[in-house]
Amino acid sequence: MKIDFIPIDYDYFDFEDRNYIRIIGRDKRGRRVCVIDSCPVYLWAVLIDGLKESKIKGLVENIENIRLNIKGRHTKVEKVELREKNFLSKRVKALKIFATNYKDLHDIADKLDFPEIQNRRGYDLGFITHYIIEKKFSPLQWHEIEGNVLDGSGEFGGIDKGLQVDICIKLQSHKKLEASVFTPKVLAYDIEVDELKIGEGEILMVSLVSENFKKVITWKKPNKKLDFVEIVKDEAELLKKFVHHVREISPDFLVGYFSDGFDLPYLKTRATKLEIPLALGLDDSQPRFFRAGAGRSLGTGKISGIVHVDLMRFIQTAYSQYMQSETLSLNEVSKEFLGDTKKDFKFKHSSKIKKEEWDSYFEYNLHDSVLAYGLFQKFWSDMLEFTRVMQEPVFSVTRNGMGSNVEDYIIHNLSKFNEIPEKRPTYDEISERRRKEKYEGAFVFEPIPGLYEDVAIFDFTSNYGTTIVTYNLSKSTLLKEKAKDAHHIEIEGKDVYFSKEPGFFPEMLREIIEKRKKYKQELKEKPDVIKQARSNAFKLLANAAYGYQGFFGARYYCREAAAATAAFAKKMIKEVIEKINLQGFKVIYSDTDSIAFLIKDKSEKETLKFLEQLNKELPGIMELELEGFFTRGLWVTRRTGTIGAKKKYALVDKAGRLKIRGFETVRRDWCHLARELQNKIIRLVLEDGNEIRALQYLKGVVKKVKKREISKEEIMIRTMLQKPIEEYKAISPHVIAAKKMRELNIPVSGANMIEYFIAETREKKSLVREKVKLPEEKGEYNIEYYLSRQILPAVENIFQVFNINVTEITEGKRQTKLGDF
DNA sequence: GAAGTGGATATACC
DNA sequence: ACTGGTATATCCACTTC
Repeated sequence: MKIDFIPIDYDYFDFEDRNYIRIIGRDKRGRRVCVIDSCPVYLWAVLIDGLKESKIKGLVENIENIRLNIKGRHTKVEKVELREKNFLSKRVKALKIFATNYKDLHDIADKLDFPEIQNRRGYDLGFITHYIIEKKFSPLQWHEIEGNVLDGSGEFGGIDKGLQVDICIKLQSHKKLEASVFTPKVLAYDIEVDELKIGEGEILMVSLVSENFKKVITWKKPNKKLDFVEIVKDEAELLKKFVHHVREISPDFLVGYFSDGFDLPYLKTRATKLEIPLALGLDDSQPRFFRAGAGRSLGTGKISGIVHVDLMRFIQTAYSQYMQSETLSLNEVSKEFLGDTKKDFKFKHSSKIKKEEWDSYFEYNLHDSVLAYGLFQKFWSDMLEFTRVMQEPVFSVTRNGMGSNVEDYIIHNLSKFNEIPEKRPTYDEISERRRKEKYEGAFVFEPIPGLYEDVAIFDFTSNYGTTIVTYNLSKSTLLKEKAKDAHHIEIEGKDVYFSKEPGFFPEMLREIIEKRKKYKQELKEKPDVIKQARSNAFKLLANAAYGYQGFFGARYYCREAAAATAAFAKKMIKEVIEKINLQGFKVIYSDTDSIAFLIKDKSEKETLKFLEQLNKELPGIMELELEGFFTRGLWVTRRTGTIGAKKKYALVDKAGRLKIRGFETVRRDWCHLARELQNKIIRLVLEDGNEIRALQYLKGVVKKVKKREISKEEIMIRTMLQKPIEEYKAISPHVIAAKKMRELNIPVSGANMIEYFIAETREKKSLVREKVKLPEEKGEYNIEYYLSRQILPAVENIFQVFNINVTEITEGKRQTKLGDF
């Protein structure tokens, strides 16, 4: 049989001691297809230099005799081949040692304790990864496949029996096809409960949303007749009904928001308690949960044959750095990406919900799934492209951090370089790496505070990435000793050297950067979501590659390479700053990869011409580009002292667009009153070029504060609880607020955002935390606190630029310096 | 008990 | 634990006089 097939989910099983992969996907007609296949299993033994042929022959014979019996599984070395390979960019002779079962490779590696072998590698990739590499059968790519249909034949112990698929094929051959559209079947879900602690309360309702399908299953009664509500007898029936609908719709993706951490484990726990099998898997299996590691890190919920996607996790790694949203809450994220919000419903215990309120609860529940469904559609092209680029199953790609994504990309591209994969660091190695001191990072220019006119900004495109490529910085190119024709730079008082012989890591990164450039260009010419997603994936990869080499968990960890990257980049930007000044401009600020300078008497055209000239002088693939021209820019002092504050500035361009960095305006842990006031002041100062209107505005706000005319919403301070309350050594205001919430049984949001305000107190209290009140508590805001600790700090150093001491205004004293406005 | 300082904590920039 | 370092600012905790 021959069909077109797209692999979606990968799984594996053992049969007669051997490993088989089971891939679930679709064909062009939308039929669900299961593909079963196997591949050779092997690991690598890297031999020491200069071994004689006879020695190798003897060694091979020894290895071929290895036999193991682990947990009743018979594994043996099946054959051994001698190969010319590269290991860490060095040419080596290596033995490719084939064995029966992938799970036993580690034990075989332990048996390879021969003096002729210097490294044992390639046994820690995981069978799915190993299979994808070996057979080049990559996820979410269309393939033409050929094979035999297993028609309940009983082959592989009848693995196809009872599997909810249309066809099950034993693979014979496959080839990749041209990219074409794939529209997956998606089902979004969301639950509502009384107790937020997993499994502690009853599940009141579940909503399900798919194409032309909207449903809320509940055992509570609606007030009016709502056509999307399906009423069942009790919680047990609800769970059964949920399973029934999921199986009937049989989606490729079951999608939730924070569902790894909440919905799926909750369903599983309740199902176990009520002894209802949560048979969601295509093979009737229940979701399995994997702990990602120790501590508080999230587990993952895996359903056999259906890809469970927790959108929050993907959005966090792929998008959060570019988002406007201040939290990853479903509400904010939906507002930003869908222009839609959650429905209004104030959480309360079901015993306190009035009869007529249930309908809006059902609508609320349904709408959460509508949002999750919408977000999936919005981010689908990104998930698709990430999966294709990293070549790992969607399940992992949507959960991985950027560190793992970089590593996946490397692992799946090693064969182009004939490279044997490096191993994962051991626990001890990780501990050792983590104990190492921080190395010196980026350069930040100390600005002279002031309001400037006509500012231009240049920045390096993929700065650290292009630095790594230009100077060939990586684990495999680091030289042990001083060398003549090598890149070298001083780190911590010592010179380090990197070979000029291209290493696979920098070369891979070169390709990533080139692809990013290419797709960005194509996107510009003819935009579409796929190109956008692809361009974005390569951009993120390029940016994360530097951090990866300095990351203690990386296979290709190299502190020297990371430190050298920062050092080369620092040297480079300082040289460029010098050149810009020498040309007659004046640099006023710089941070890591960007330089802001006054163009003075020069024109924009001349500035751009100079940029071209600079680019010609840059080494390797390093490149400067214009970030923009700005009509005015504002830099202020630090709060204490007179020196210029770094990472804090505001710009306005010709179109009146503001670009504000670091100021309280952009910090979510300041109250809206202070943030909006500061934003307004910055705008007025940048638009007018003086402080007159800004000062007037400030006075108005101060007056309002004093007259208690500020709304409660405006004075709320929001801070995130970063760890369990007990672990705090310092009891700061937000910890007090969190404690109060616990006492009053107010649930802490999923994002752990704590909200409070500072109130007037009867007695005189000196500590801020003694004045903390929750939004629901009665009390008036503390005028003194909001004036001196919120408003004043937010505007003080802006007016300082104009030599105006604003303390007098906020404290209500008579102005001496300025006369009257 | 005020004043000064360092540590803990949160958040932002690139 | 799940990319890196640099920086600001607040408030508490502690020391000193």
